[in-house]
Amino acid sequence: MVRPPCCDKEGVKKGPWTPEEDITLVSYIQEHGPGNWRAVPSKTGLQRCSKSCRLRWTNYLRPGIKRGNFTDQEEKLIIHLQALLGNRWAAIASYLPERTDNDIKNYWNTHLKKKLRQDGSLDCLVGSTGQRSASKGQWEKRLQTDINLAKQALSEALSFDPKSDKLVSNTTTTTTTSSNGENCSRTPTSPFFAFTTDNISKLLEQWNKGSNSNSGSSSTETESSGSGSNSIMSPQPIDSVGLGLDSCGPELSMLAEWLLDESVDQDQGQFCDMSLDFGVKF
DNA sequence: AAATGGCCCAACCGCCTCTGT
DNA sequence: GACAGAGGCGGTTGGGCCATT
Repeated sequence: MVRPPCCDKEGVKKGPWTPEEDITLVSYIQEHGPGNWRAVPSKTGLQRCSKSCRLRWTNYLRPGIKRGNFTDQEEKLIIHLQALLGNRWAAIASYLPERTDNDIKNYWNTHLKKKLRQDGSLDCLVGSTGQRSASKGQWEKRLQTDINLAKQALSEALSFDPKSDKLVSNTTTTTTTSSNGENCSRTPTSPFFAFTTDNISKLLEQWNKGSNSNSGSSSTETESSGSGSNSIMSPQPIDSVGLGLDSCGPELSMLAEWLLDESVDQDQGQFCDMSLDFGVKF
């Protein structure tokens, strides 16, 4: 039953991705859509294993990823969901479409764990395998329904439209404005790869800053200003995938709203009741 | 200004689940 | 139903960055 690691082959590169690799991967996915990761290394010529490609896409290059500080609301949501779901980061991430499971996991491990431990509430939140709440059935149903909705929306948002030869996001109904005005502007018509372009432009800039003391590299600016990525991707403001599940605006999912209605401070006891050891299957 | 320690995050590893044959 | 391969997930780690001494 012991299978050799998929990245065992010789010639498979490891370590940080270069901007060139990013561009190659993004270009391929823009053309073929995400999926069939097995074929990606051979089709693109990338010296990476399929897993590495998928991870790079989902955790970094995927459009709509918000980086930087977590808002209070996001933080609360994560704390609530962690109490409900345990360390199911992917499930938690489905409520924060702009955040990756890896980001949430990192944020939990580096910030929230510490914070909650200081508050003295971590033991309650994490350690409990205790009693189940009487209302378990009720919230579990809501949770299940909402997770399904979130997943459906996400898969629709990432669906590939062969006619337009583009990845399609259903942003048409999304006009969310941020409650705090931070990183939450919505541009429903912005291209799907805008964020990626922005990312890569920044990457290129940084990379060249670090390495171009010898090269005259005016090409850097040309590329980062969009002519290189041009028709595929244009340097537009960051947009989310438009799920209507905005983590920092008013359009939270039903469950998110429901969760955030509760005060974290108030409901530690409830957390204990609700936390963990439910066999919620998705 | 240099050394050191701690923090953060991208990426890897290995196991589990899902899907096709 | 059994098996194999691919994808997905969570835990962990290594290296770079930053603050402190």
